[in-house]
Amino acid sequence: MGSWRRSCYCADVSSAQNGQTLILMGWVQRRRDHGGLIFVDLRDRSGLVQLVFNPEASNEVHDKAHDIRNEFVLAVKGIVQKRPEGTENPNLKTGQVEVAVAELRVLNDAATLPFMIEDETDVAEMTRLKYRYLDLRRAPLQNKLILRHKVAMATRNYLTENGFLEIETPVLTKSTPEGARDYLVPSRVNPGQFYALPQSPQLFKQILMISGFDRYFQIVKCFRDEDLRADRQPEFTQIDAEMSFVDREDVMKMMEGLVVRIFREGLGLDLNPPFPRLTYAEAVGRFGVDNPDVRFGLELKDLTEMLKGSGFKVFNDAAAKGGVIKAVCVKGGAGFSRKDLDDLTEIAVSFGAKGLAWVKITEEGWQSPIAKFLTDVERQDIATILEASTGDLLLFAADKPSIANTVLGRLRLNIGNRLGLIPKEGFNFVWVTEFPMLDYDDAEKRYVAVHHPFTAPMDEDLEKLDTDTLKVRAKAYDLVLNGSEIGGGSIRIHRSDVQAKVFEKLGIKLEEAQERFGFLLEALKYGTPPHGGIAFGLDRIMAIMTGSESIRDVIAFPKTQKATDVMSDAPSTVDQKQLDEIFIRIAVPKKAEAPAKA
RNA sequence: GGGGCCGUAGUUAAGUCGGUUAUAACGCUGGCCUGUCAAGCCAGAGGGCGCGGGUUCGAGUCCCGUCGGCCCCGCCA
Repeated sequence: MGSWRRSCYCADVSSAQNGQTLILMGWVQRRRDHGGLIFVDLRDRSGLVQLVFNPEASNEVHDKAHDIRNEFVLAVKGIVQKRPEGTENPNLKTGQVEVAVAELRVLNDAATLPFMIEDETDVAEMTRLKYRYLDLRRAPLQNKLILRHKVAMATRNYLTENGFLEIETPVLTKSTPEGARDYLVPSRVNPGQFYALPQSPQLFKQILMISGFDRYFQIVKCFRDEDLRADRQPEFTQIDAEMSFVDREDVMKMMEGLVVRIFREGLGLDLNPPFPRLTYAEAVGRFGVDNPDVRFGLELKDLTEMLKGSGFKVFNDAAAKGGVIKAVCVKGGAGFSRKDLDDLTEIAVSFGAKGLAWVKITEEGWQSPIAKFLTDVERQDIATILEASTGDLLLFAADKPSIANTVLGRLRLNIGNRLGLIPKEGFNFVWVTEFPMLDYDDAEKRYVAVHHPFTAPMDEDLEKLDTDTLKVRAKAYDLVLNGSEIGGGSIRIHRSDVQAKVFEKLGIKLEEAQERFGFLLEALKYGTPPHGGIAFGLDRIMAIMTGSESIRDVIAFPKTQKATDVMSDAPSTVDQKQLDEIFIRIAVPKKAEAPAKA
């Protein structure tokens, strides 16, 4: 490009510069060769501007333009001119003008691309990921990453203005037994020992509170070696924050302010806090899940009291075993086909139900495999509670509460989608509070922390820790956006005796607690302020803000479902020498052995 | 660990009940063309059907296995 320096971005060219000579640089979006005139759309991250090569102006430049191909990198010097009347392009920001090229420098050529750089694409995601640098040339992806930057800046600005300090925490940390599977990193200097990549900076941010930093935040990578989903990557980014001398209300209020700021600076939208709240019990009771999508109805109703003595054995047995009988009413759902009902049954079974009882209320009465087990009075009562009328479909789940709620909660979402009940536009926030502190893991036969082991119990529930363990509620809160959990946090335990007690309830022996979390227990002794915080999943927030199906679309270099990077081909085998240095011997069973890469 | 969907030119897809030389569009190459912007018109090149095995006179089509992608259950404090 020699001494040339560009005057502005492509999309910044406007009629205000009419007659001026500009230098532009960018990629060739498309060449339209009329034999005489040649048009080239020049693209950079700002957008497009049309270049014109006219043989009457310069034969030499026009000849050079003939060899231009898609994605060549060009530098041009030319004069901004208004397009001739009738040739303006209203679809382009720069559509009123064009640049008549006087000098052309081809900075680089480009091989024929595996796919076109276009806003709309139906190229397989695998191909797009392999050539991620090309996929990232597409405006939709560029815009998503630009918005992500704006959100990060809004976060830094807001939290900084509110006295938070951005402090880095280690990436090579200590493995802890609770929670997700750790990514491990061998220590060459300490043979046979391993670091773990952080699942979150949880312990470090608490330690920073103990150190007196008072308010901390970080936009930070976290790592969890678990199976992937559309909204889960093995490495993901959290907006992580912690505050001292606060209770739940203080944290939630501060973070509502953050979310408001993010949406204002990111999308120009004004949210109106405070966001509505549901307790965990309400959320699960009415919506079946702890991340309720409250944008539509179809709420769950409890029929246990009413039907526990009914003539239907499935209902009776469930109730007798301490389970619940719940139902939803699908307005107008009586038109569902046999196949629809089979689909719904399949979903119910996949979430642990033994089957799905349904009733169609038709002009001819109750059409249902279970109708014959219910009396007229019972039918009347069910219809009243479910506010059901002719043309509706009723779906029942009778099981232990966790299964009945999950099944109906998932059916609710499926049906909401199926019937188009969920508004496509808009951002609906809800806090979910008062989570149970502990859950019982049947497989491991022990209590596990619902949030994490450092979450404080609610003061009034503290004494129930031994007597009514599962009833103890935590000072925890999740923020749910359009039915996705986008953040969660809690007030932490700040007393070492309470922390030790919780470890005990979790079945972590004193020695193990000392071994794994000893530094925290020790630190808690030396004057720990009451503190609490939250972490937001930045990727999930960005996916919802940009209307993306998967968080892969808001991550520059995401991984596939098998946790590989198809562009760089990570992970891969390493030299024996590298293994020797860290004292690692490979013992992969034959079947799981990595196949030779082609 | 399990369930579902999908692998055919560079890309996106079609390919019937197994049957000649595997189609199309876009892209690509060449030519024509001075107001296009998904430019247009004409001509052309390009794959042996993810991979391996099997059945068959014959397999892109059937069977078995395997690899990969996506969605989901489990898992993810």
